[in-house]
Amino acid sequence: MQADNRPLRADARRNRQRILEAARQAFAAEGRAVSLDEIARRAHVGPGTLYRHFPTKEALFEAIIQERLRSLIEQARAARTAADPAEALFTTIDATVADAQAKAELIDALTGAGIDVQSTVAAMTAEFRQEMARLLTRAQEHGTVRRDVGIAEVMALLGGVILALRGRPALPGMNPERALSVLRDGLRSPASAPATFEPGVHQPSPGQEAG
Amino acid sequence: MQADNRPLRADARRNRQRILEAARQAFAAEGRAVSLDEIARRAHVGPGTLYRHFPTKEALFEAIIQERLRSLIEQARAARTAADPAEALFTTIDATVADAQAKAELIDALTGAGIDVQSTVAAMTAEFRQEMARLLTRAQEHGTVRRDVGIAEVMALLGGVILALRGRPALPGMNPERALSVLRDGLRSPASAPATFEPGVHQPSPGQEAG
Amino acid sequence: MQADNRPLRADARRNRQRILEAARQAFAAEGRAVSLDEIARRAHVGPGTLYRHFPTKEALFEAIIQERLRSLIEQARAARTAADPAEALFTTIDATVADAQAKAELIDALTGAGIDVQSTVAAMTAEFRQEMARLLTRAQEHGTVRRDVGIAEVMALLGGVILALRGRPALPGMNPERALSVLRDGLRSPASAPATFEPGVHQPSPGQEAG
Amino acid sequence: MQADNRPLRADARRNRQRILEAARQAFAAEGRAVSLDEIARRAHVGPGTLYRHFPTKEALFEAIIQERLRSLIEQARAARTAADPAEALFTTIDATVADAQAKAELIDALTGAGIDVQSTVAAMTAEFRQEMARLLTRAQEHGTVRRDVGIAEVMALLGGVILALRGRPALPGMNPERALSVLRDGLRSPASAPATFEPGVHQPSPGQEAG
DNA sequence: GATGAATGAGCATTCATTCAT
DNA sequence: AATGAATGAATGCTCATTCAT
Repeated sequence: MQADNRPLRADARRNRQRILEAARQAFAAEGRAVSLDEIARRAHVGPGTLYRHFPTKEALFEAIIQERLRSLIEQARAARTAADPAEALFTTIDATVADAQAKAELIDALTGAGIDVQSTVAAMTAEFRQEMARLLTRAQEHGTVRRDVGIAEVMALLGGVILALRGRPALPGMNPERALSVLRDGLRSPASAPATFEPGVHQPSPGQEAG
Repeated sequence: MQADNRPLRADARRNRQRILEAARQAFAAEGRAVSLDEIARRAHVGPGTLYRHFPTKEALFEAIIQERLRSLIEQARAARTAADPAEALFTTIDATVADAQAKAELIDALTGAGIDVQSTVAAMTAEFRQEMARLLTRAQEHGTVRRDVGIAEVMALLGGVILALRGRPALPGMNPERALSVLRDGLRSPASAPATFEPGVHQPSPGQEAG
Repeated sequence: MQADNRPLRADARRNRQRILEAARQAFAAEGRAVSLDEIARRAHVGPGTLYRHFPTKEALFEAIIQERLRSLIEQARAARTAADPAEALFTTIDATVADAQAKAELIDALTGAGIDVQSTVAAMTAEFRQEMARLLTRAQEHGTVRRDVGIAEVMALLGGVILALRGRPALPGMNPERALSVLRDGLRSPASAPATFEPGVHQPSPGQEAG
Repeated sequence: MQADNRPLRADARRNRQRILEAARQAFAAEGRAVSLDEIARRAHVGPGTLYRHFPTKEALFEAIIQERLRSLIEQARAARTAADPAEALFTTIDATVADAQAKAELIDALTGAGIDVQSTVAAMTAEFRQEMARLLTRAQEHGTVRRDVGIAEVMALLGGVILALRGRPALPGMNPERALSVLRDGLRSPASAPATFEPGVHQPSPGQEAG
């Protein structure tokens, strides 16, 4: 009998890692639609083992999301003390996008696709949101970010950009940096100089341009 | 299945319309996850009939997307002759968002969620994209829209905003207009006055604001 | 589209019968523990077909029980007008035992093993019980059946005898008639002559008798 | 596994007892349907340990049944020397019922639900049966119990009453004493006065009585 | 000898697709 | 041409049994 917090046995830990890794990849590639059997197969593990570690598909999904969200929250929290509030906000947005790119499951989480909202994930998403809200408020008080947008819009646009980055087929010619700069400049106060707009740098998206 | 081009029998045409209407509603409500039986039931039609008109779930899905894209393309094309190029672009963006909001299937299409892309849909998406590119180029030549973004980024952001609007549970306090205004202002040339930024209007998003 | 009460198509009816027959046999042999796949296999039918006809294991189970209970109810109702009330009761008891013998599923139903009680089966069981109660009351008023037992005890004993008959391995030397005669004589009023007790007939159960 | 007869180590013996106790409770509550993991958990023991002591679910089940049967056999054997043979039989019947009530697993055993019968349990059941047969014979020779029933019928009826007592949902209004009195009176010789029939005591079963 | 993790066949159920009527 | 029944592979999950630690 186990007194509840003993560390996992070696093989269990190994399997747990394998499952998580397989799930990470699978969810990243397909979103929450992958079958558990598929994940088990990728992890070289029986479905029962998977079940032992994560009693529900939802549980596994949440575990994956949680690690990701936890790291995003850390970053946001760290940015709270940065000297330039606007830069702090923008940097965190950039980091989030970079992290989430190509991770279908995070998108599913941020956009709430089919999530049972009582979950830990909901709580962590809220926590992330709140950290972001703090950054936003600070930047607004500092005068560098326009005051007429709230955290809801920022998160929506952020989720949107992330999702857009994953469009399959990848939108040809799409440059995440440039997309983000639009978001950043749109958020800036008219007073403050647009830091990211650099007309010279323009490198037109290939294909489909108008004739 | 009909290889030649004989016009459809009257009842066949009626059924096709019913199926499309039912599918439109069903996909709009649930995304591509709805079962074909469900759609057939809503259309008051047997699944066999559905199959006769659309040999694959994908085929039906595409048909729906196509009509929607066709209408968006029309709008974009119409805007091409408008007096103010920037306004033409922005208006079309607004229209797209308005149209797509609450239509889960369009989001699935624009974001490419699980789509086999050899299809007509890909072609029409490209066409839509090209119309938008024309609007963008015109606005950039007119000087009202920054020159360092390409159509790829605009489409990405657009898709993103649309998706964000459908987040379930709906992001609390999210105001589509305000989110779009960020996108618009981010796209504007620094020279041109920001038309949508109205500091006084600010109505903060409820909940989760930083303390 | 079907206006709901059209008769079943020929093949559907045939399959439905095959499924019911297979289920009857399977449930009779194993009780509610048989797997649906097993039943489908016996019926030479895909699991999906089974599902189409009975959306739940419970639904199939209930269908089987219902036909059986319906017939028992008929019998009990018919006996209501018999000349000798005690004989009416006893005869119906006999018939029930004869019908239920070797039908594990009826036992499951009568003993309520794992039944969701809101069901039609519960209602029909109650109806059967009520018919039996009528027979009992009549026999008691007539003076031939002792007045200190209620329908609850009669049904319990009845279910018990039925179950006992199914003991696997079949209890060696067990004679249903003789077991029933004990039940009958136990139910009789002391005044009325025991009709079933016939000392001469005694045929001792083989095996295990004391030495 | 231990092939010789070395006494068990202290902890092994303790674990064995814990497992048996947990299994007793679990089987009593749910019948043979409980999972072994559940039993192991209740016993504060790993499933592997359980397996070491009982190589099969069936083996554990049998062990439980055996202890119960052993005690019933004792009782029957003790009753063999009682002054009044009929009373000895009836008392033992009563005791059996009392013991078995609410012990789902004994019922499963007595009714043979899904049992592979090569087992020790079969032997002990036979032994119990033989003790009961002795009581029956003695009572018949004494003239107080009718001679046309054998031990097979008595055991069948006995198992039946036990099972009836456990009907879930419990048969409403069912009074075990009254049910047993029917069994007793049915067994009595016509000559001997019915000891248990007491017309005045009648307390009708609630519900469902005929109108 | 104890532990609890691993296994994998099995279960009820779903649904895109095919086919008899 | 329409219908709706049939199909069967697949899904998420369970659990008796086996095995590494």
